[in-house]
Amino acid sequence: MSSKIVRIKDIAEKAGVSTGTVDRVLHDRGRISQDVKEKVLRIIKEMNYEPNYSARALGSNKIYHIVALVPNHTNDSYWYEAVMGIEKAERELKQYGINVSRYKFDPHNVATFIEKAQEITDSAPDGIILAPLFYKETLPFFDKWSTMKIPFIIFNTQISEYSPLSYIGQDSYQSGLLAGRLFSQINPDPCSILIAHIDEDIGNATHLIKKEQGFRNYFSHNNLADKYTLHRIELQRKNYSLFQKQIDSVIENNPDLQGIYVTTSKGYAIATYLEQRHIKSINLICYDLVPKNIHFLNKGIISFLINQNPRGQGYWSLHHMVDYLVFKKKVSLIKYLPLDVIVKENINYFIHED
Amino acid sequence: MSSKIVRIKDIAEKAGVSTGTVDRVLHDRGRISQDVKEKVLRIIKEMNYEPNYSARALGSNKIYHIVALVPNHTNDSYWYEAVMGIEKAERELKQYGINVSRYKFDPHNVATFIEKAQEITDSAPDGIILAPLFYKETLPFFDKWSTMKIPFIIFNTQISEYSPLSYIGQDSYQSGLLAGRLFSQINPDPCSILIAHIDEDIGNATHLIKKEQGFRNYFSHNNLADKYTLHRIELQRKNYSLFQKQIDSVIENNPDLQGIYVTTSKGYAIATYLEQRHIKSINLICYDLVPKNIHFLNKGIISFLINQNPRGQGYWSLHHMVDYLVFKKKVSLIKYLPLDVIVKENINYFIHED
DNA sequence: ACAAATAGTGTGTGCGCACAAACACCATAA
DNA sequence: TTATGGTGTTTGTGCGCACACACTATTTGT
Repeated sequence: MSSKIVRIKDIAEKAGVSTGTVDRVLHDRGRISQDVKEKVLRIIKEMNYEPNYSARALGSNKIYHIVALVPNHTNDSYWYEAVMGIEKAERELKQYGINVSRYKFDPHNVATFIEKAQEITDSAPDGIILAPLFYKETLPFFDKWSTMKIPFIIFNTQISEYSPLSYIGQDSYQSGLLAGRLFSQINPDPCSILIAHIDEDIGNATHLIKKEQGFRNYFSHNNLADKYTLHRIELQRKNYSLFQKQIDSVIENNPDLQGIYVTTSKGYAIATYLEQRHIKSINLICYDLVPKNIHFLNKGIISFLINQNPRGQGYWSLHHMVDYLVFKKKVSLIKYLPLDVIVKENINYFIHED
Repeated sequence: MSSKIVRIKDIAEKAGVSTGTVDRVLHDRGRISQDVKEKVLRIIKEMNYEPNYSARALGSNKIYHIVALVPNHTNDSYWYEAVMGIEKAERELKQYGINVSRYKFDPHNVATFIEKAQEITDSAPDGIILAPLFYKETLPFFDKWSTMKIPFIIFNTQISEYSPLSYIGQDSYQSGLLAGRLFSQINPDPCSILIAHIDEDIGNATHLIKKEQGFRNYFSHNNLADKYTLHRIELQRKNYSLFQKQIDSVIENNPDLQGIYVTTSKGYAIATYLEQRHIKSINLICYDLVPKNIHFLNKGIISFLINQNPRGQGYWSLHHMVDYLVFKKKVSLIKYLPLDVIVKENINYFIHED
C-alpha cells in the first residue's frame, strides 16, 4: 500500500522495454510483437496503472472541434437551459483545446433540422452533440457519422436503434412510474386521472409514449388499476378555445377527476385553465422548471414538478465528449440523470446553480 | 474572438519581461518592482489569462497530506457512505499528488473525538475535512487550525461561529420546510402530525432544532396552523418497551394522528412499530437512504425519504479541498447539496452510483 | 546477391507550468 | 577599493505523456 503513482516509465522498467513500446501497447499503434504486448498488458494490470490525465491533456495541443445541434432556444427556457449547460462545460474545458460551435434548428420544422445536420456533417467535426427530436430523420445521419467515424452523443431523447457514444438524459419509462407514485401519494382516495400530451406529435415522440407506459404500468403493477381510472387526451394549444372545450368535456364526463399528468413541460397551460375555472380539487404533475411552471408550483396549482434537468444534460454531454476525445477515458453508453421531485421548498437547488 | 489560449509566455512577451517574473506576480513570491507588477497584472487581465490547471498540477509534484475525521462507520451505513464519497474523490484525484488519511471517532464518545482531533493537529496536515458532531468540543480545534493556517472543511453539521474554508451539506431549516410541504401534499385533510427526534441529544444538535423550526414554520407561514396540529416527542431506542409505550400514548391521545416526521435517519424504528401494530393510516417521512429505511419505503410504510446525501458530502468535501490546495481555485464558503425527495421509483439514482 | 521494404523497438522533444538557481544591478559599509 | 547584502530579473529543469523520428534486425523482391 505504498500508494506510489505508477507511470509509463515504471511499467517500461518492469517489463524491460522502453516507454515508447508501452505507449504503443496503450494506444494500439501497431507493430508490436505478441509476447511483448501481452507482457506489458499484464504488468499494466498488475501495477494498476492509471494514466495521468493532466499530462495526457497537456501533451497534445490539438484543437478539437465539437458541434452542438440543439433546438432554437430563443423563447424556450428548456432548451436555453440545455445550452447554458453546454456553455458551462465549455468554460470549464476550454483549456483543453476544445472549440464548440452551436447550431440551432426549429423544433417544429424538420427541414431546418436536416439542413443543419447536413451542414455539420460537411464541416467534419471531431465530435457531435445533439438532441435528436426527429426520430426518422435522424437515423441517416447517424449512419453517415458512423462511417465517418465521428463520435456523437445524444441527449434528451433516447434512440436505441443506433448506438451513439452515449445517451445522456432520463429514463422516460421510469419517470412515468414516478409520476404514478406521486399521484397515489397525494390522492389517497379512488379517483380518475387524466394523461395529457400537449403540443406534440405522439407518433414521432417515443419518449412521451414511454412516459405514458410507465405511468399506466405503475397502477397495474401495484394493483391500483381499479382504484384509479386513467383517461388520456392529446391537446394542441394552437386552438385555445378547442383546448379549453376538450378539457371541459373530460371534467364534465368524469366528476371524480382529481389528477392530471402532463407528459411535457406545458403543464402551465393546464394550470392556467384550472386557475381560470377556479378548480382546486385537481392535482397537477408535470415536467420541467420553466418559469411558468415554477409560477404555478409556487401558487400551489401544480403539485409536483419532475425535473428533466436540461442544463445537466447539456453539461454532461459535452463533458462526456471531452472525456472521450481529450482524455481518452472510457465513457458509459448511458448516463441516466436522476429523477428529481420538485416542490417549492427545494426548487432553488435545481435552478441556475451558476 | 480568436479564442487562442493565453499562456504565461504570452503575458511575459507582451509585458517585456520573462516568464519567471510573471510567475512571481501570479504567486506573489515577492521581490517585484511595483510598476512591473502592476503592468503584468494589467496585461493578465487584458488578455484574460486563465491558468492551465493540467500543467499546473503536472508541474508541481508536491504531495498534499489531507486528513478526514469521520465518525466510525462500521455498522453505520450513513457514515459509511460519507467515507465512500471521500474515497471516490480520492481515486479521481490521486494523480494530483494527494494523500488522504482517515481518522475515526466514536460518535457517542466525545473523548475519542478530542483524541483524534489532537492527533491530527500534531501531524500538521495540509488540509482537514471533518464532520463536527460535537459543537463545543470542536471550537478550540478550529481556533488552533486557524492559527496554524491549516484549511479545514466541515460537512454534514454546519457551525457558523468559526469560518471554515467551506461547509458542505444541507440546509437543515429548509429541509424542515420541505418535510412540511410533503405532509401537506399527502394529508389533504386536517389532522395531527408528530415530530419525533430519535436517539439524539437535542441540546447539542443544532441541525435537528433547525429542522423542527423549519417544519413548524412551514405550517405557520402557509396559514395551515389550524388545519394541522403539531406534536413533539424525543425518543430513545435503548429502552424499546418505553419507546413503544411513548408512541402508543401519543396515538391514543391523538386519534387524528396521520403523520410522523422523524428528524433523523432512524425512521425505520417507527416504521417497525407501525408495521407491528398494523397501522396503515399514518404517513411517515424521514431521512436518509439507509437499508432499513429503503426496506420500509419499498413496502409503502415510509411515504418519502429526504436524502442527505452523505456520499456527496464526502465527495465534495475532498473535491473542494483539492480545488483549493492543488488548483488554487476559489471555493465557495457554503455548498448546499440539493434536497432530494425520494420514493421507490427514483431511489436507484441516488444509491451506489459507483 | 543486394537493395528495399517491413516489423519491432528505442530516443528525443515539447506541451504550460512551478520552482530553484543563477545572474545583474545598485547601494551601503569596511 | 572590495566585500556585503538586498532587490529585481532571467534561465534552466522536470513533471507524465503523446508523438515524430531514428534505429536495428529481419524478410521480401528482383
